[in-house]
Parts: sequence; structure tokens; C-alpha cells
Amino acid sequence: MAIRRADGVERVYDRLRSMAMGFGFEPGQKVKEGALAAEFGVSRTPVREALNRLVSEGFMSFVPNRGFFCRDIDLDEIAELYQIRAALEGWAFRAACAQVQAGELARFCSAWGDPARPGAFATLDLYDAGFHAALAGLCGNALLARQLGEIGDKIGVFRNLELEDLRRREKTLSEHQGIVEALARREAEAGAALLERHIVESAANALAAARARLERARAG
Amino acid sequence: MAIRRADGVERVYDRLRSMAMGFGFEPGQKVKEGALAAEFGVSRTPVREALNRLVSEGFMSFVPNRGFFCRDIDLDEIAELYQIRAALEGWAFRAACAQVQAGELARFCSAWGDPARPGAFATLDLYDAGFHAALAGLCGNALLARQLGEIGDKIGVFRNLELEDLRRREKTLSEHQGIVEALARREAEAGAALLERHIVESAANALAAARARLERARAG
DNA sequence: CGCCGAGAAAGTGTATACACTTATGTGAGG
DNA sequence: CCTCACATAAGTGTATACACTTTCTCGGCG
Repeated sequence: MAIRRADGVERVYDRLRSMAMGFGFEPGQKVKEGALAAEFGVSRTPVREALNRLVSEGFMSFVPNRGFFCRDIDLDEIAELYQIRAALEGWAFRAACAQVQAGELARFCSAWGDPARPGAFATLDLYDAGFHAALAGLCGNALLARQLGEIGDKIGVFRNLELEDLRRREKTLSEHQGIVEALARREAEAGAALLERHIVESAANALAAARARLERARAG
Repeated sequence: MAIRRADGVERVYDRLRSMAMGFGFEPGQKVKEGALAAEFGVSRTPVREALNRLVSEGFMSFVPNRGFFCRDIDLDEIAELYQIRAALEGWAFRAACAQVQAGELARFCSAWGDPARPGAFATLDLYDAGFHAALAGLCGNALLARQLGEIGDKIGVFRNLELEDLRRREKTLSEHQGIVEALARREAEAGAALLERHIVESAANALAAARARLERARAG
């Protein structure tokens, strides 16, 4: 059995990350290196490396001599993530209005201004994530876009919960339309206000959904 | 020689981080685990862990089977960091205007509105960093404040370079005054505009200083 | 002189070993 | 029945070993 190098950590990391993004771990649960190592068929070394990466990304916490723990679901923290998102996306929108090339803008509008588009996505939260990621990509700041992507990963579950509500789904789509139209006319302030309001409302809904989920978890 | 546990990684991490923040490594330089381990008197294991953390924080990069490299000085990336800073600090300022308690506001203003205060700091870049950190602390979003802190660490060197210019030092101080006054009157939009302009100008100066430094490095 | 390839050296990737710390279980004493 | 002490188990922290990969070196060849 050949040792295939330089991908063990990566594989472990990917699996752990998707577990942490979903509800693969109980919130706050202790994460044992040994158990994961056995489960993944590797030694503790690559597991620790992957866990360390997840700590700096905010998916795990770490206490010396006690080990790693899955992050707790902290409603305040989620609210703060949404605020950071609002700040960054608002800035990105204004920057996009100011400097995006006409061709790129047209491409974006035809892609994401189409009301039939969501049908092509398996779930609406994927569509929503795609829309916001594409929007962030227009601002010309790759680092900012990447940070937004990471924030999106962290709030991914709650985005999903939020969009289970049918009314919220329709509202999301119509708000996206408004944002696309503002961008097409390069109305920076009006569009940014729309976008920020959209995110604030998402946050409120996501928090409500998360709260409900927490209570259900506590009950069952 | 007793093995003192749970602090080896931490010590290594701190040293590597401060090296990476300053010019302890050549930009883009290969970082060898073994050499560092020998230098610090530990084995490669904790060194790797520390380096992994620095990768996720953006101070190092990593190529499978090739190892770790110090981040390159990329002027575009620095500009992007300053843009993210502007977006987040602008949002934080507006939030602070809207919701900070009167007492906390008064404390901030008396502390940072005093023109004699900079004398208490060893260097002006420390004062500048302290000012912006304190300002971010008023917005009530701890996560955002922490992110700004990390960005500050990454641009730390350039902030220092920028503030070597005497004229820029004076301008910095007077701009801070204006921002404090706007905050005291809770003028969210006017103050945020001031703050964002302040950061954009800092960015321009820091980039110029960094460019000069890069050329000096290339020459000598 | 430059290019190529084989062998050696250096360096990374992961498993394993073991010292040390924390958690767990158990039985005596209150 | 509680609790505290102590033994034991489980788990973390780091060193070390070794397989594999990349890089370097150097001699032969065009």
C-alpha cells in the first residue's frame, strides 16, 4: 500500500471542514484527534494540522492540553458575521459601480438578472451564495471577495435555514433583481442601501431560524 | 530537562509571527522547518503547527511537497488590505455613532482627542494603531474589531514606513482630531467620510513608501 | 560552453513512541 | 448519599524515524 503524499492533510481538512460547516459535529463538542485519525485511516499528525487550520478559520476552538472543540453556535457571533458581510458587500457594490468594465457588468446582469436562473441550482441557498459571490467579484478586490467567501462558508447553514421559508425565498429573489438593476444603472448609493438592507433582513431571518433550530436541538 | 508542555508551539508561533510582521524573512523566501526547529530548540512538529497557523492568517504561503514560504510583498495586496480596512472602519464608525454609550464615548474622546497624547507612545505608528483599534472597539462588534486588528498586523510595517514622513505625521494627527470631533457629535456620515479619506490617503502613502523600500531592496 | 541525467543531499509528509496532563471511575470516610 | 483521594484510563504535546519528493551537484555528451 503506497503512501500517497501531500494529500492526506488536504483530504482530512476537506472532510473536517464540510463537517464543521454543516452539523457534522455537535456545537461545542470535543473533537478527539485519535478518533478522527482512526476514522480517516491516518495518524494524528495530519489530523492535528487540519484542525489547526480550522481553528484559524474560526470553525474550531482550541484549549491547550484539552484539545480541539467544535465552535459553539453563538447567535451574537452570527449577527456579527452578517454585519461584517454588510460592511464589505456594501463597499464592494460601490466599488463595482465605480470601476467595473461595461462588458463585465453586462455579463453579470444577463446572468443574474434572469428570474428563471434559480431553477438551475439545486437549492436556493446555493443560488444566493453564487449571486453574492459573483457580485463581490466585480469590485476588483480579490482579497475582499475571498473574505466574503469565507464568511459565507461560516454562515452557510443558517443561510440554508433562512431560505426554507417560502415567502423569504420570493423576497430574496425580488431583492436580488432590484440590486442588479441598480448596478446596471451604476446607482452606487441606492444600490448599496438596497443590498445592505437585504443582508440585514437575511440576518434577522437567519437568526430566527437558528434560534428555532437551537431550541429544537435542546428539546430533542 | 523537563518538557514544558503546551507552550512550545505558542512560543514558536509568537516568534515567527513577529518575524513575519517585520522584515525577519525575505519576502518570498523559503522557510525551512528544520532550520527553524534547530534555531528554536524544538522539533519540527511544533514548527509546522505554527507555520500552518501563519498560513491561514496570510503571513505565509504553502506549496505541497515544497514547504512554506514567507509571503511576498505584493503592492496590490496591500492596497486591497487598506480597502478592506476602509470598508470595515467606515461601517464601524457609523455603528459607533449610532449605538455607543455616552460614557464610553466621553472616555474615548478624552483619551484620543488629546493632542499631547501621541507623546506617550514610543513610535507614532503604535499610536495610530492604538487609535484605530480603540475606534473599532466602539462599534460593538468584537469580531469586526478583531479582523481589523489582524489587518493592522499585516500592514504594520507599511504603516511605520508611511509615518516616517514628518508632514504625514502632522496630517495624521489632525485628521484623527477631526474624526474624534465628528464622533463626539455623532455625525455618522461626515465622520465616516473623513475616516475613509484618512485611510485612503494612508494607503497611498504607505504604498509609495513600500514601493521605495522595494526598490532600495532590489538595488542593495 | 551549455545541456542533460544519474546519484547524492536536503527537505517534506506522516507514522509512531512516549512523557506529561486531564478526565474518569472507584472505594473509604463523613 | 455525598465527596474527596487516589488509581487508572484516555488524551494531548512533542520528539524521532523513515519513506517519499524535490533540489543540488557533477561528470559526460553534444
